Amino acid sequence: MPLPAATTVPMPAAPPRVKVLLPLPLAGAYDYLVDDDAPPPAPGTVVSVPLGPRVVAGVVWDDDDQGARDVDTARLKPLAAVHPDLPPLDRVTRRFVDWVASYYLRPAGDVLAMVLRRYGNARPPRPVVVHRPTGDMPQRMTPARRRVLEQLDGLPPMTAKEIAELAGVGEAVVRGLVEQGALERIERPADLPLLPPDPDHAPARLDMDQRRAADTLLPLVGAGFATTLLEGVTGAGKTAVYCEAVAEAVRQGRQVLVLLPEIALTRQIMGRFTDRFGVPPVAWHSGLGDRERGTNWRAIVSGEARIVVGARSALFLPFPDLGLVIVDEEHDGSYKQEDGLPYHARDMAVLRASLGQFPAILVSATPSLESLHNVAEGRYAHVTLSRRYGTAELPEVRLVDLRVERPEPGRWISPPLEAAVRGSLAAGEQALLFLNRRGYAPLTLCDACGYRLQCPHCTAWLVEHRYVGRLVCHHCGFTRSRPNECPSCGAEGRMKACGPGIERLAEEASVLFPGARIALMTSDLVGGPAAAQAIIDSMAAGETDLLIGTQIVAKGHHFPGLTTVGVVDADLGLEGGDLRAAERTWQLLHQVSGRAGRAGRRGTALIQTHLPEAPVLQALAAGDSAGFVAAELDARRRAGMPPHGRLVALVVSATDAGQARDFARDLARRIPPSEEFEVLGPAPAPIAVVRGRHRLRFLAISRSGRSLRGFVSAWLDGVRPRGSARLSVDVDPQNFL
DNA sequence: AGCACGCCGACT
DNA sequence: GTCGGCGTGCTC
Repeated sequence: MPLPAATTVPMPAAPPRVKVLLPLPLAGAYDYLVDDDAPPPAPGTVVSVPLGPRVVAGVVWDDDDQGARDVDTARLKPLAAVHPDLPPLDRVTRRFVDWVASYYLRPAGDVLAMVLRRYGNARPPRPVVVHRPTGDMPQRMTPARRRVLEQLDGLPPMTAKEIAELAGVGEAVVRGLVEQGALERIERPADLPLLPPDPDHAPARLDMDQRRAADTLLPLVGAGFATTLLEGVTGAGKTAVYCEAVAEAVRQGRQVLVLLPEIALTRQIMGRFTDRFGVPPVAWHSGLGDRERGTNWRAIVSGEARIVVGARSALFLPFPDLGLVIVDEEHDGSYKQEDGLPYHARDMAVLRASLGQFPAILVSATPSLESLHNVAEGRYAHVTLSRRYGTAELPEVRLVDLRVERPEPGRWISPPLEAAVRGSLAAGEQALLFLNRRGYAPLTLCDACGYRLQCPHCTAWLVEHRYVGRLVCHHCGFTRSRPNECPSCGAEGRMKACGPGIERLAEEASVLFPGARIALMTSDLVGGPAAAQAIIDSMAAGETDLLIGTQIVAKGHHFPGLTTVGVVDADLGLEGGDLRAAERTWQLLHQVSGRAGRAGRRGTALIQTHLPEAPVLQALAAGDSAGFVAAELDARRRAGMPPHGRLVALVVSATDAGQARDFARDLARRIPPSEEFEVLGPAPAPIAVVRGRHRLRFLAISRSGRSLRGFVSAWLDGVRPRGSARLSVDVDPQNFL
């Protein structure tokens, strides 16, 4: 049958084009011409394109607006190259990039840059050279040569470096054996095949409570998107429970991502997974070496890696078949990336799960109020583990009123805390003191004239670090030596350290508890993560009697001999009027308290405070978590603050105070009128000057909880900072600096 | 992000 | 008279 004539008249064929997203802060994807005869590269394909005078790599993006062809064909350039050998970005990853960009009001290219950052690892490196015994003996045998050959017996071929390390000889010995024909050099692919995890390798014995929790999680795997909050006190066996969900995803042949807030935790979790599944999971964090990172990247992106344990950046890897994401310690503040593109890995994990139609499990002993709110609103399911595994009891929490139980002047450990620590040490048990203040003293002043040593670039005091012998600004890193004479009045020897830092607390402890083996643990420890791990190990092994640390000690470590925990200053988090202060204090204290007496003995947590009547501390002392959460959620709702309301913080900064003010005024004039949304500011940011930049802050508030996205993007449309002025936009700000 | 274009200070 | 500073703007 002849077709109607109109449909047979061909329209003048528009030259075929594709959209290409580039890893640059451009407004959107750009159009490029493709060959007429070849099929156009599919969305997700990695390509190279000309951009101005250079060629850059990008990804073919989905052409969702077929009609919108705003760029004139005459201006289009053809693709420079297509890279079918490079792993393409799957649809879920592409949608994820679009959503993250839209949520955080950033160009999609900035998000793509995070996904593409490790694409340099795509091509496997050249094979490594390994050595295998030939069976021949060298013409001249030496003790070193004999040791190498004996050690190598029965082991797989290794590199010269590995052999040298194993046998305790130099690499020259290995070379000598090769020359003499006793070893032969063979090539081995850089990436060895991974053994698949066995979901039934060593299933944990679950108690009834854990079984019930696992039975709730298991059917979710493979059944589409759902978010579940798994809550249970420290030691309740949350890991064993979520491992059952991991096992189920592995059975179904899907990839699993387990997110952890920091690298220090990966090691012990890797161990747990190795025990459970027979092989170690694949790690992804900033501490990996180049070679290992490359190998792991290829395993993840090819889909060979089934279980990945990683830090927040792992969320942006192009997993081809992700089927479950777990966010352990979901309340932890370090999931919020603060610099570069600020994003919250917990929230983005849930987003990725919803786009990929797979479950997300958030895990914590002290869930964030955001997650508890989502539970209350019915968006998340809630699974709780109430009982402790085994026989250990929760610690007794005692508040020490510092107004009554005063430490001696210049000291910070009160008599009750001193007595409790002494008691533990005398019984051969361990104690832990927590103070979230790095350095020796937070302030140095001249007691002749009152002059205080301040950072020249920031509105902040210089913190004395006595171990390194410098005064340091914690905001910009500025350092100077400790002056003997006052820079203001010239008085000699009158500079006095004020207030406690962790180093000073350690000094006090060594006076109070002579003979105790004391270890100091801070985030800025010289020696890095390895040194920190050594301290943790020493504490866990009972080789340390008293551990003194900042935030870093409160992160889920297991210390069987620990019976006394002292929180030296619980008021630190309550001051400052910051939104999450009460919540953070609650989580921190709960977490720290959870350290005491995990195995067997009942522990004690002593909390030093000037405000023992604060509801947070009262609830904690009473062990009333539910009461605290209900009161805090109610207070936040009445104030229109998160998690009921929403916030976007905008910080204007410039090297010149006038420029910052002018730009802020310009922004203030542009605030769109709105019944629903409110903008506070411009006000000087809490730290008004950082790194020599003057800062002013706006806070956009949605008390109803409706998204501020449209409002803020309309506000900022067409805004361009002038001169040294910069604008940073922080959606869902966590800290208010 | 790069890279070019463009308009004001010290140099072969 | 030129070289070069980085402010401004563009890249399909």
